[in-house]
Amino acid sequence: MKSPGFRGQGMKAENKHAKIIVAATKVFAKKGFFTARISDIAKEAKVADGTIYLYFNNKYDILLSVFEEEVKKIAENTAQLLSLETDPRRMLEIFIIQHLIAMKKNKNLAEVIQIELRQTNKVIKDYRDNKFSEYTGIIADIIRRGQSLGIYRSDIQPDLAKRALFGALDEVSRVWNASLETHYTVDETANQILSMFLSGIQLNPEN
Amino acid sequence: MKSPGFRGQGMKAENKHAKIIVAATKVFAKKGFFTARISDIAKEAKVADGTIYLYFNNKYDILLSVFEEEVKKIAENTAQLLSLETDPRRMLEIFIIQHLIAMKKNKNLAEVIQIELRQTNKVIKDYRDNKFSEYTGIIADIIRRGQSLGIYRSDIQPDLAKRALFGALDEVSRVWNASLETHYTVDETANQILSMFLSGIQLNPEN
Amino acid sequence: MKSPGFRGQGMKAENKHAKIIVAATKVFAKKGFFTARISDIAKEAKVADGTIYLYFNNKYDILLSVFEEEVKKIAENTAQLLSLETDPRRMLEIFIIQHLIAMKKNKNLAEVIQIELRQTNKVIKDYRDNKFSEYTGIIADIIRRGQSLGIYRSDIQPDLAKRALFGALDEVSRVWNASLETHYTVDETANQILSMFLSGIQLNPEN
Amino acid sequence: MKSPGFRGQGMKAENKHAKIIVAATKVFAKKGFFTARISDIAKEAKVADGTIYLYFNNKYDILLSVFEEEVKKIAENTAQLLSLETDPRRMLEIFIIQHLIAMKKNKNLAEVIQIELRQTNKVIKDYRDNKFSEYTGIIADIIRRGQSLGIYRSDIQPDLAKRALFGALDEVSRVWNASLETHYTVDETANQILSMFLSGIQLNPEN
DNA sequence: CATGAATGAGCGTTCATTCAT
DNA sequence: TATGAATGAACGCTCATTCAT
Repeated sequence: MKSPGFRGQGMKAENKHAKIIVAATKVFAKKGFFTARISDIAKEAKVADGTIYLYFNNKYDILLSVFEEEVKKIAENTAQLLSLETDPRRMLEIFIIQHLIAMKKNKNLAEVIQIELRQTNKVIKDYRDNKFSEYTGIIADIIRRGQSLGIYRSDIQPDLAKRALFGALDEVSRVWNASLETHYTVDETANQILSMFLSGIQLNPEN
Repeated sequence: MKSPGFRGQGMKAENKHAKIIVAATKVFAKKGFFTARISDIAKEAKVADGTIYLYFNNKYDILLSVFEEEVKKIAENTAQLLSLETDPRRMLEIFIIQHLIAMKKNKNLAEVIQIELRQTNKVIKDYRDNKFSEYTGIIADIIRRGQSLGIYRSDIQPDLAKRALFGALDEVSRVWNASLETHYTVDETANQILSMFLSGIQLNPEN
Repeated sequence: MKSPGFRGQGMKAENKHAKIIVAATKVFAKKGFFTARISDIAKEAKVADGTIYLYFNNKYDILLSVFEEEVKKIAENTAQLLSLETDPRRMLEIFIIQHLIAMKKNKNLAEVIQIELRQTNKVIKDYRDNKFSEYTGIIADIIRRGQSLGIYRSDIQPDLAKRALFGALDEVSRVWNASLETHYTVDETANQILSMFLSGIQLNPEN
Repeated sequence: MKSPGFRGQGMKAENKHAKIIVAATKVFAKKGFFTARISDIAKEAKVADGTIYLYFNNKYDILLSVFEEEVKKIAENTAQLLSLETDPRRMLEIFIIQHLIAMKKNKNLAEVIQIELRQTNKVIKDYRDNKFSEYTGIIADIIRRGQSLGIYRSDIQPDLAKRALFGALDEVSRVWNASLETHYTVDETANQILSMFLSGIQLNPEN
C-alpha cells in the first residue's frame, strides 16, 4: 500500500484509495484475480490506470489490501460483539450470524476472501493465513472456553472444529454468490448451521 | 478434451493422454492454474508443448479434464462402497472417510479441486458444479434417506447440510496441503467430523 | 528553455532556474539522460516536479540548457584567456589545460558533455554540434594560425586535427569519471597530450 | 544470449540469431538504445517480437551481444594482422587503418560502439570496458614494445597515449556517421592521424 | 503422431507532462 | 509562482497457440 503524500490530503486521497479498494473488490469478485485487468479496476474506480499505482505497489498489493482492510472490519466488528457475551453457545451463534451477514452483505468481498485468496503462491498463503487465523482463531477460542466450562465436549479438537465450522460457513455462503441453487436466508442458514454444530459439539445436547 | 484419431493407437496414445493429465494435476497443484504454463506441463509430462494440443483443446480444457477424470474416480469408488450399505450413519461415515482418504492420498488433486476450481469465471463454475454436484449430491441423498428412516432430524435441509459437510471436509483437508498447523490423521479427523456432524443431524444422538 | 515571467522575479526565479540546472547536471551525469527521471531532478533541486516545467519546456530542453550554459562558460573562459596570447603553441597549451581543468572540476558536466550528448537523435546531434563546433572550432583556428605562421605542418587538415585532439582530450578525461584505472593529474595529462600533439603537428619539432 | 534448442538446428537458428543482431545493430545505430523499440528490431529483422526473446534474454542483452560479437571480430582481425609484424611503427599503422576501416565499413556498428555503449549504468560500463580494454590494450602494448626498442619516447605513458589515440580515432570516425562535415577517406584520415601520432611519440622523428 | 520454433495479442507498469488548487 | 496528484500513452515481455517439418 502506498500513499501520495500527506500534506493537506484530508479527504481527497482517502477517497481515491477507498474508491480503488471498492472497485478492485468488485472486479476481483467478478473476474477473479488473474483475469481481472488493472484497467478494469481503473475504469470501475473512474481513475486513470496510473493513478492506481499512486496508492498501491502492484496488482497483488491491491488484492492484499482488499483482504486486509475488509477482513479487519469483520474481525473487529465480531470481536466487539463477542466481548459483550460470556455464554459459549451465544458466542458461537454470534460468530455464525455475523459471518453470514457479512458475506451476504458484501458478496464481492465474500468472493475475494473465499476464492481469490486461495490463489497465488505459498508465501502469500502463509501471509493470508496469518491474518486470517486471527479471525478464525476466534472460533477455536470460543470452543476452548466452552470446554473449560464443561459445556462443550472435551474430545473435540478446537482447531479441527474451527476449520470444520469455517469450511461449512464458507461453502454455504459461496452458494449465495454462485447462485447455483435456491438459497436460504441468513437466519435460516445460521440456524441450521448453529443447531447442527451446537448439537455436534455440546456435551449434553438438549434440542 | 480431444482424441488424436483411432487408427493404430492401441496404447501409446492412452499413455500420453494419461501422462499429461498426471503432469497437469501436479503442475496445477503446485503453481495454480493461471501461474502454470503449458510448457511446465509439457516438461513434466516429458512431451513437447505442441503435443498437448493433440489431446486437449486448450489450457482450460486440461483443467476440466483433470477435474472430471479424477473426480469421477472418487465418485465411482465412493458410490460403489456405498451401494453395499444401507445404514445412513455408516454411509455418512464411509463418505467422510473416503473423501479424506482421497484428499490425503492425492494432495495434488486435493489442491486442484479445492483451489483451482474456485478460479476462472462463472461459466466454468457452473459447468464445474454440475459435475461436482453429482459427487456432493451423494451427501444430500444420504441425509434424505436418513430423514425418511426417521434417523436424521427432519428440520435439517439436506442441501444445506450437504454444503456444510463438504465445506468442513474441504477446509479440514486443505490444512494437509498448506501444512500450516500440526494436523491430524485421516481417522482422527474423520472421527471428529463424523461425530460432530452425526450428533448435529441425528434426531436422538446417543454417541 | 522557458522563463517564468518577469514581473517581480528579481532573484528567486534565477535561483530556481540555476538550482534545476545544477541538479539536472548531477542527475544526468549519474543516471544518464534516459534513465534519469524528472522527479529525480526535482528532488535533487528540492523543487516540485511541476515547477521544472515553469522553467523548461520538456526533459530534453533541460539537457540542452545544461549543455549550452555550461559549455558557454568554458568557451568564454577559454576564449578570453586565448585573446591574451599570440603564440599558437601557447594557445594550444592553454586550450588543453583549460579543457582538462574544466572537466576535472565539474565531473558531472564532463559526463553530460561526453556521454549524454551522444544519445538522442540526429536532429539533436546536429544542434549540439552547431553549439559545440563553436568550442572545438577554437582548436582548428589555432592550428590554422600556426600553419599560416609556418609553425605547424601545412599538410595537417585543421578540421581533422581538431577532432583528433578533442577526441583525445575527451577520452582521456572520461577516465577520471569512470575511474577505471590509476589516473594522472591535470598537469601530467596536459603535458603528455600537448607534447605528443605538438610534436605531431609542428613543422620542426625541437623538444 | 539464448538459443532455442540444439537438435537439428544447423542453420535456421543461426540465421535468425544473426538476422536479429544485424537488425539490432542497424536500429540501435539509427535510434539509439533507449529510443529503439523491440518492435523496431523485430520489424527490421522480419520476425515477431516474441521471437527475439527466443534468442536474447532482454533488450540490454541484445545490445551486449551486438557489442561482443562485433568487437570480437575487429579485435581478432586486428590481432591476427599484427602478429605478422614486429616494427612498432608499422603495427601502429595497422591498428589505425584497421580500426578506421572497420568503423567506415560498418557505420551501424561504429555508432553502437561509440554511442550506445556510453549509456546505461556503471556496472555495464565496467563490463564494457573490460571487454573493450582488451581491444584498446593493443595500442598500449604496441607503445610499450616501441619504448623497449628505443623507438618511442620513454616519457610517454602508454595508457594515456592509448586513450588519446583511441579517443582521436573515435571522434574522427564519428564524423562519418554524423556526416556533419565534408569528410576524408580512410587512407587520408589514417595517414593524418598516424603521422601526427607517430611524430608525437617517436624519439627521433624524421618525417 | 510428435516436435518446438515462431507467432503476436495482451497486460502490468512507468513516467513525462498537465492542471486544479 | 509553486505544488504534486492525476493522467494515459507507450513499451518490454510473456505465453497460449499454431504449423511447417
